[in-house]
Order: sequence, then structure tokens, then C-alpha cells
Amino acid sequence: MLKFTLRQLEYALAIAEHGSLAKAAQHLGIAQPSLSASLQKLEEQLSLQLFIRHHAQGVTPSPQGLRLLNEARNLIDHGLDFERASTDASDVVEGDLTIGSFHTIAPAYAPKLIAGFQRAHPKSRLKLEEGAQEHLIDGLRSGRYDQVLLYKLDMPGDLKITELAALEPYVLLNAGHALSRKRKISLHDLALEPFILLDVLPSRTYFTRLFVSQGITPKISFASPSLELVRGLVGQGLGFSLLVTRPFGDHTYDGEKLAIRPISEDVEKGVIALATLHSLRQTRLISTFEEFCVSFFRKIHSGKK
Amino acid sequence: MLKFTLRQLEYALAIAEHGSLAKAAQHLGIAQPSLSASLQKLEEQLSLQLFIRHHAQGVTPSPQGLRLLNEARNLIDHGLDFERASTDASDVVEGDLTIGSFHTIAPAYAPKLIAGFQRAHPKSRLKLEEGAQEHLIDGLRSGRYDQVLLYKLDMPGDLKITELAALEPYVLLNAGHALSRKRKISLHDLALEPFILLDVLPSRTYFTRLFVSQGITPKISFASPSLELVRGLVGQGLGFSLLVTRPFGDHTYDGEKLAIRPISEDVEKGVIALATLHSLRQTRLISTFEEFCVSFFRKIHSGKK
DNA sequence: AAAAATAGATAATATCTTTCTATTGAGTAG
DNA sequence: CTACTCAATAGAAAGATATTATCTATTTTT
Repeated sequence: MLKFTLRQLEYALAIAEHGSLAKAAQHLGIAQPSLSASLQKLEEQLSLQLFIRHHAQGVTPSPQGLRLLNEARNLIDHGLDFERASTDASDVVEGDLTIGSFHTIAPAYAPKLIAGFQRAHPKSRLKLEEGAQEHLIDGLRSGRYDQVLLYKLDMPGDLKITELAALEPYVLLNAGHALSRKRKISLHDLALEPFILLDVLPSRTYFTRLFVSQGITPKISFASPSLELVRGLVGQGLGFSLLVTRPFGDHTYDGEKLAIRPISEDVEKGVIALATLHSLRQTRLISTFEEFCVSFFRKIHSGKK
Repeated sequence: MLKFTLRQLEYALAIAEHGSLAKAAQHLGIAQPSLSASLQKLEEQLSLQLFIRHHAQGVTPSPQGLRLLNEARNLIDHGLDFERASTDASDVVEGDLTIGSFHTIAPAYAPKLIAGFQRAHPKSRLKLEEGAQEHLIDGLRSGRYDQVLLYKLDMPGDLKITELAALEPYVLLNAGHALSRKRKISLHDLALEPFILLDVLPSRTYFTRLFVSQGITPKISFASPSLELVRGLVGQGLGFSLLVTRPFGDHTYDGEKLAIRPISEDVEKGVIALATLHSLRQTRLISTFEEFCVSFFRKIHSGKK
């Protein structure tokens, strides 16, 4: 346990600066005896005489005192830095922010989002990590992430959710598939087709739920956690898929052409949301980022619609 | 004025370390609610949430908290350094010591003294400055010097004096001077000779006092503040001098030979002393140096006698 | 599903620190 | 020698920090 307090050091520095307890006290806005007491206590705690008393002529630092006062000045400056850092962390749009993003959301939105935010708030430093839903939520709870970007599905109660966009799920087909000639595709038309499932939580439950809501049990032929692999399999004509995220372009990694068709039924949308902990107090940076995300998705959405 | 205290930071660090208020409190030897209060207050003062509370499962630092806690650790370490520096300054034979020395004493004793002390206490750093008596005493009072080496003459009451050596004054003559054939020289024999006075305080008053004590008024032919100039003038046969300090060798800078003779009368000796301020508390380093000086001069004296 | 255990927050109270005003005392300056 | 300056002391009031006992939310065990 440290013996002295920062306040004592501040007082001692003021005394050194003014060369007099009385003047220093006036300057500090406290009474002279308070300063006298504080100094005596500090000297006792450090068992070291910091000042030489000249009766009726103020005080001057002793040689040892002079050395210590230099150190003290450093320490106080360090403390001021600390304080600055703390207010920055709370009040200013400046500082570090660590965002977690769901795998399939990250590549589609995060780059523009981050670039835009950095441009608007140059003093902020954003860090992005991808992860599975579970990982993101645990990360919030353990303090790894300030905020996470995910699909609003099965949200635990301790998360504070801000909805950003409601995306229509769509049917993904090989461009040559018979159904691709239709403008819209009914889920009932897909009931007997082989379904290539994007197998990550919570997408998996979401897509199966879409079928279940129509009383259909789909025929799952493949299941992969990789979006690009799913697209590749569809591209090879091995079946159709249901997806929400829309990567730019309609070709697979291996060059096959794909067809994207809306679902004719009115189904539950895929809601992208920004989540924080309810129990975590918002800082200025956090709420600024949240507002930024909201307007960012509003713009994109209206443009895409 | 800084908003937080070092204690609060120490507490926060302990909480982070243990991941639990209860454990940290136990470790710190305080009650758990005290810690809870301390942390809440700190968070309020920094207006920033440092920890995420997990019911029944302790706490983890928030992302912002983590950043601040790192800074806090630095600050506390800095504080520990400071504390170490302060105890070193008071309790250990280590640290800086600034010594003032009277002009004519410095070159004769200081080099050996300093070298010997450094050898005995390698962690100490001695600094030496030369100066006139007045300068030295002012220097003590203003905190410029920890201790000064001077002649004990007209000592003000606020100095604490430690006598180191009582040196016999001697007569300095040109080697060819008629009086140099005597083994001892009486001050009365010098009454009519031209006196070349070492004109610095307090030497000046001391030497004139020697004559006055014998009822003699000397014939001062030259007065110079430089010891070597006085020796040079004596070497040129322009008169005699009285001195206390004995530089090694009996030649002047310009090669003339000198003769050194004791005074036959029983006169007041020149007392070399180490002085500090009464009002300045002794540190370990200071008293160690004092003891070292005492034994150093005792050795030299017995050897020279 | 109910009971026990864990862990932080709150309330009421006690103690220790800090600060205040008023006064004293040591030392300097005219 | 008297008046002035400035630090130290004494005692009272306010503020900060501690304590114990109790409460609430959540997890773990049975």
C-alpha cells in the first residue's frame, strides 16, 4: 500500500512553487494550517524532510526534497495523463472501440462501416473481429467486445439490441435451374428439391424455421458453415439454398453463374442488429458508433430497396 | 486537482487481478462493501464503467476498463518507484549528496575524501562545489548543499558544526629569506616585515586576529584572494604570509622555492569543520558522510603529525 | 423444481482524515 | 524594541472510508 497520496504531492509541489505555505495555501484555495498539516504528514510518511523552514521568510526545498519534488512532478503529470485518458474514454469520440461481427455479416458491411466511421471520427480506432454468434455474446460478457453485429435470433435477455436492418431471405439457385425462370419462388416448390444448408448458428435454425412455418420439412442434402462453399455447391447444381446475406455479384468462386429469387411467401425477415450489454454503461464513443450504424444501414437499405 | 486517489487505483487493480470484489477485499484486508463503494466512487469520478458485473460470478474488466487499468498499473508502479526513491533518500547510503567546500580546503582534502567515500559507498553520488564562506552558508540555508566543509570562524547559530581538524597556522617565506634560517618564527619578528595577506573571509579576519592577539599591527603589503598568487608573491621575495592550508610541495607555480616555518607563539588554530543546518533532519547518507569525514581527518592528522 | 451457495449492492453506523477558525510562537526588519 | 511575517498548534466541524448486517439476483446442487 502506498504511503502518500497524490493530493499531498500536489500540495508539496505548490509549496515549492510559491516558496511559502501561506501563499501556496491561498493559491490552492485551502487554509494555511491545512497545508502545514498535510506537509508534515507527508514528511513523516516519507520520513524525510522536504523543506527547510525559514522563520518569517517562507520555506525552501531541502536537497533531498528537491530531488523528490522532481519525481513528484513526474508522477503528478503521469496522473494528469491518466485522468485525461479516462475522460477521453468516456466523453470524447476518441479512443479504441472493439467490434465483433458475425461471420457472414462482416465481409458484406463491416469494411464500408469502419471506413466511414473512421472518416467521420478520425481520432477513434476501430478494431473488428469475426466470430460465431455464441462467441460474440460471450465476448460481450467477458469484456472482449464493446459491441457486436449479429443476426437478431434467440437473443439472451442481458443484451441491449438495436435493430439495423430487416433483410428478406432469398432463394439461391444455379442459373440453369428450372425454377430460376420464375420471378418469385414459393417455399412449397422447394420442398422436394435438395437443400444446401448454411450450417452456422443461428442461421441454421432460422432457415429451417422458415420451412417449418409453412409446414414443410426440407430435404437437406448438404450442410456447410462456409457461405462461399454453399454458393459453390449451388453453382454446381447440387441443389438450392436459402440465404439472407447478399455478397456482391452473382458468380461463385469457381465461376458458375447463380440466380437469386425472392420468396413468394411472407416470411420472417433476417434482422441485423447491433448488441451491447445492458449492464454496460454507454460511453460517448459507443453511442456514437451505434447512431452511425443506424444511419448507415438506413442509407444502404433505402438505396437497395 | 486530480479526481481519483492512488488507493482507488490500487483497489481497482486488485479487483481486476482477482476477478472478484470479495476475493480482492479479503486479499486487501478490507471488507467487501468497502471495495464495492470504492470502485463505484472511482467509476463515478472517472464517469466510466471499469468492470462488468456478473451476478454470482464475479466481475471482468470492460474494454475501456482494461485500457484504463493498464494505465493505472503504470501509474502505481511509478508511485512505488517514487516511494522507493524516498526511502532511499532517507534510510540508505545511496543517492545524491551535494557538498560545498571552502576554496582553500577543497583542493587539499576533497579529492581524497570524495574518492574514499565513493569507494566505501559505491551507490552514493557525491557532488562538490567550491565557494566562499558566505556562499556556503547561504547555500546550506537555501538547500543548495547538504553539508559544507569550511573553517570554523564566526559560525552563525543555525549551523550544526562538527570539528574535523585543528591545524596550526604557519609562516610562509621565500627560501632565501633571512628568517628562514630559524626553526620557529615569532609573530613579533614579523611585525615589521611586509605581510602578504590571503584576502578571503574568514581567513582574513583570522590572520589579522593572530597578530592582534599578540598586540601587533602587521604591515600588509599585498592582499589577494588567490592562495597560489600569495605563494607566488612570497616566492618572489615580496614579503611573508601566514597560512593554514598546506598544499603539497614547497615550490610556487613559477618554480621559486618556499620555506615553511611554525609560529613560536601559542596561537589560535585553524579549525576545519563540517557544517549542516540544525533545522535539517539528518538522513542516513548525511550522517554517514559526516562520520566518514571525522575518521578521514583523524587518520590524516595522526599520519601528518 | 426447490434449496443452498455465491457474489455484489445497499443501509446504518463508527472511525479516521481533512479542513476550518483562532491563537501561539519564533524570527526578521525598521 | 516594537511591529510584522509566517509557520505551528489546538479544537471543532465536515467529509471520506471503514465496518457489520441485510438484501437481491443468479448459479449450482439435490
